[in-house]
Amino acid sequence: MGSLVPFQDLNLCPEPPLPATVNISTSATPSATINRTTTFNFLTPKIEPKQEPFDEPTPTQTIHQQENFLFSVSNSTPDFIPNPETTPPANASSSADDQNALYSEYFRISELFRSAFAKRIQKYGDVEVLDPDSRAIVPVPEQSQLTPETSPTDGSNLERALSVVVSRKKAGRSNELVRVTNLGIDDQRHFRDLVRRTRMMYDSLRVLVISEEEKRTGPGNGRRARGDLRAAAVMRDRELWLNRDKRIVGAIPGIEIGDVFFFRMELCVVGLHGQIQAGIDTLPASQSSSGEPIATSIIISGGYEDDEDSGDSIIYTGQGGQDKFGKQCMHQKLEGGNLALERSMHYGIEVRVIRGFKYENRVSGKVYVYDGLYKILDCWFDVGKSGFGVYKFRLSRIEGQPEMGSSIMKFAESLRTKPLSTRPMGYLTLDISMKKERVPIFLYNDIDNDHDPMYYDYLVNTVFPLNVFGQGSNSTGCDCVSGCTEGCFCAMKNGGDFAYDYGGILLRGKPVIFECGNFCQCPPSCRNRVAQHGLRNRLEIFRSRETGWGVRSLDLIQAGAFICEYAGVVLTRDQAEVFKMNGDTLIYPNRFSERWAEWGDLSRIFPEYVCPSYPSIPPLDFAMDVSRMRNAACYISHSSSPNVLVQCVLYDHNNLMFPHLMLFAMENIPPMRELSIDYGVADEWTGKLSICN
DNA sequence: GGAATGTCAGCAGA
DNA sequence: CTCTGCTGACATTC
Repeated sequence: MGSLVPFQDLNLCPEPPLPATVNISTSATPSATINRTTTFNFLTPKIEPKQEPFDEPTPTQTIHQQENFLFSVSNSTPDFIPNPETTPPANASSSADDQNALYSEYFRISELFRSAFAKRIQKYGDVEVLDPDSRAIVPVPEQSQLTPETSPTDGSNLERALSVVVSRKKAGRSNELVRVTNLGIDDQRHFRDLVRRTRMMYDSLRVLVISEEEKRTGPGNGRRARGDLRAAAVMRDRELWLNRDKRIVGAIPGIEIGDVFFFRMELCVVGLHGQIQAGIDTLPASQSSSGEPIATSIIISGGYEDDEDSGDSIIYTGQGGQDKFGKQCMHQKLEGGNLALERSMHYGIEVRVIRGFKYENRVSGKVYVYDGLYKILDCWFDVGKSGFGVYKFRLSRIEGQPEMGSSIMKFAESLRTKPLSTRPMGYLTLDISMKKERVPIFLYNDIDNDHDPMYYDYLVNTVFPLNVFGQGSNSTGCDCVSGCTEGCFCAMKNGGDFAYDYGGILLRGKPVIFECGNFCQCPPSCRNRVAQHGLRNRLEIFRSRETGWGVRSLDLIQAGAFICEYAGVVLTRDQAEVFKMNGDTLIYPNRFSERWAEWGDLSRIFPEYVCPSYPSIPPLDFAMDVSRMRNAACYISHSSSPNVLVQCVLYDHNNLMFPHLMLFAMENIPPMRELSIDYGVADEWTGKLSICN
């Protein structure tokens, strides 16, 4: 049976619903309640008891044709499509004329649809209605069932926390179709922060699942747990997925064009795309008040041979008709996602486009980049490369959006390999570190004649006073000749667990991290040596109109990855007094906001979670002079919503008074996006502001 | 030896 | 309940 209801039964509202205004609390935690007013444009046509018939075309004629059309397209054995069992799929000339005739019929019917709906379609775009019960964010769930007296790192409890209640009541997705508009600056910051914290939690859980599994089986033994799936399941169980109570058309609050994701599940968790495998996300027909499915987002990731992607315009192949190996083996049908895209085209509803592609050294898996909103311009039935019928959709990127993330990534890739031919003007040097770092650091200015960073000596690591290294009394290390293992001496120094996973990703922020060092027997490849290896990502110091000098990466930086040290010459309190009188600019590390505490914060999963206080260090009581020697870090801009955190690390000495200040990514940072640190209290000595301006 | 292909467990949504 | 879907990790092959 056809997937569309006859058109006189469509529950489309004859008039837009009346506007109303309500305050919607979008605060994530009850303790920090901030009421915000957010406007939702409701796109779901409301069911009205009485339906006015359409004016044109005449109902009888249209219904008749529509039914024919639907039966012929959506039946399992459509009569206009050659049966692959009996008819050779390719070059089937005998049926080509039939197909052509049916295509024409399809277009003719489509045009009738279009004109019939035209008036009502126009109304959808600018309706402003607020629902008193609406919330853009799922409420904070009840406290979980965990017993509060045990520690989260206790094995059995952890297992329980990470397990998912099998008989859980599934909280389905909402059927309310809305478009979020009128977000003020505060709202944007709020949602951005919410998304960031949600993603941080997802990532922390994901690596926790994997590292727990490796603890049990040992590294490299057995198949690794699907941390991506488990983390999502745990969060879904606790209702921590975002945007489940709304089907959002258009942009998702808090998600920017160019944001990068490593897992399909992560897209579900933030509500960008709600299907874990399917490429077309829809409000299904059964939940739509018009009885028609509506598409809200698509993923284009090269899985269909008939796709043509040229960036701003896409020819997207519908779903279905493939065997389990991804080969087209039968004709596609106008149902499910395909019908939804066609309906979205009719209603002028834009779709989010996410591109998935293999990137760099990621062996398996892809990266997914949110590339913004597209309009569906056209839809037709075509014979694909394998000779089977496929639905094709022509999409065009809506104007006025920031540049596509995927094209920025391509641009950054060519900058890495051939910077001068990609961008002939503006480079002041192709390595400001003069080969002192493992990878070159570009200096780029296409704005003015400022060459300032050229005039400083490049400092790779912080310089400490000689007496910091002590007399060797603190020189203790492990005996792990083949690399550190669970429970070794250095693990115990860090409170029993290593701070990094096997890929060098920071698992959980701590007051200080003891990496293995000169006094350890382990090799340089030890998992407990990360920040000491220095820069890995190719950075670029660039001139910006907004922030003076800034820093960005040409590589994609994974959340939790080490970036670089905040280097300078350490001055004791007494020395700092003298330098200050000379008018030199100093960094006071104790003013950095303690963002490390947010990293790996699982208090919403483990109620008994407390911020790590061990290993503890005394308050930082030194200053750093960067007025003569510095590295890239001191060009990083300030932000109260930063993407980089400062983590204290010790490795070449054990003096707790003088740790290295190491910078780690707080989120996946796409190439060419500016790095930022929370420099803390804005006063006369606040970091970069006083240095570079 | 790196890219391509195969296999297998996995799970949410419809 | 069953089925489908532009996964992701790893083993194997080319």
